[in-house]
Amino acid sequence: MSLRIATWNINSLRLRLPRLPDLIAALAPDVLCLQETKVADALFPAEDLRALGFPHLAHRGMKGYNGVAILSRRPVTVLDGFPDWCGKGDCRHLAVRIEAEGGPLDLHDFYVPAGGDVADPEANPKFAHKLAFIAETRAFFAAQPRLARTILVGDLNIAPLENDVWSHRQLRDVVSHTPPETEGLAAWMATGFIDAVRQFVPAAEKHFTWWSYRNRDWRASDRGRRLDHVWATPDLLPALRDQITLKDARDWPQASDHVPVAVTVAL
DNA sequence: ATGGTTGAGCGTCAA
Repeated sequence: MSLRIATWNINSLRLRLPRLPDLIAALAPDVLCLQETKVADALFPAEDLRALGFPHLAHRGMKGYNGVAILSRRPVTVLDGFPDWCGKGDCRHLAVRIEAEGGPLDLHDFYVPAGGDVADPEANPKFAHKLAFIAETRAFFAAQPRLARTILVGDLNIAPLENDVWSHRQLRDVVSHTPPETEGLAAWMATGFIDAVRQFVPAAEKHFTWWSYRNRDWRASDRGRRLDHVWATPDLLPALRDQITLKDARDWPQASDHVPVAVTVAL
């Protein structure tokens, strides 16, 4: 049995709902993890999503900001017992267990704070929050017994490798690629995950999942960053089959500034 | 150094 897991910062679930058939046609995901749904749970468009072939839904949303959701073709149960990261109650994490051949698979969907514009935690509370968030997640996962059969996806808002940004030199002081962020993210990953997408795309190759809205021609300037990630526990390494980064989605009508990323796991 | 664009929801704030 193979499971295709996709992640997408949808930047408003209700506005981008008409794009989901395009995503499904292109990727045929079994599970779709969303970030920045920007919809309160009471207004979650569950019926529309069930009609698209995802009967099993989990979501954690709030009005206007943040919000994560997991859409699944297979049954899921929501996992609890996780911290309210940084004590803010701001709907940035959801975890589920998916029943699969050979045992369950645990799946985490994260939306890491963007961190604002100024890369100084003293001057910018949003950047301080971002660093605190990744320190907290890192400490939490480090304290877990060794995880297995676990996938972690999401908009982690950090481009960790030199070729995860269009210019390592020019972005060294820009939020998303500063040393405290890239080192913090690497330390979090090192608590028990490997970078699933980079198993298929060599680190020497540029690879992006996000292009700013503020470019006249995003494809021509290609000033992208790889902010969206799929991590897996090392036991799943032999089960990873492919990765798809759906760059064409950046040209969809009313595109998100992030494109979907999917990984297939043979379980 | 600055500005550029989008979304939520009607002020700006967040990204």
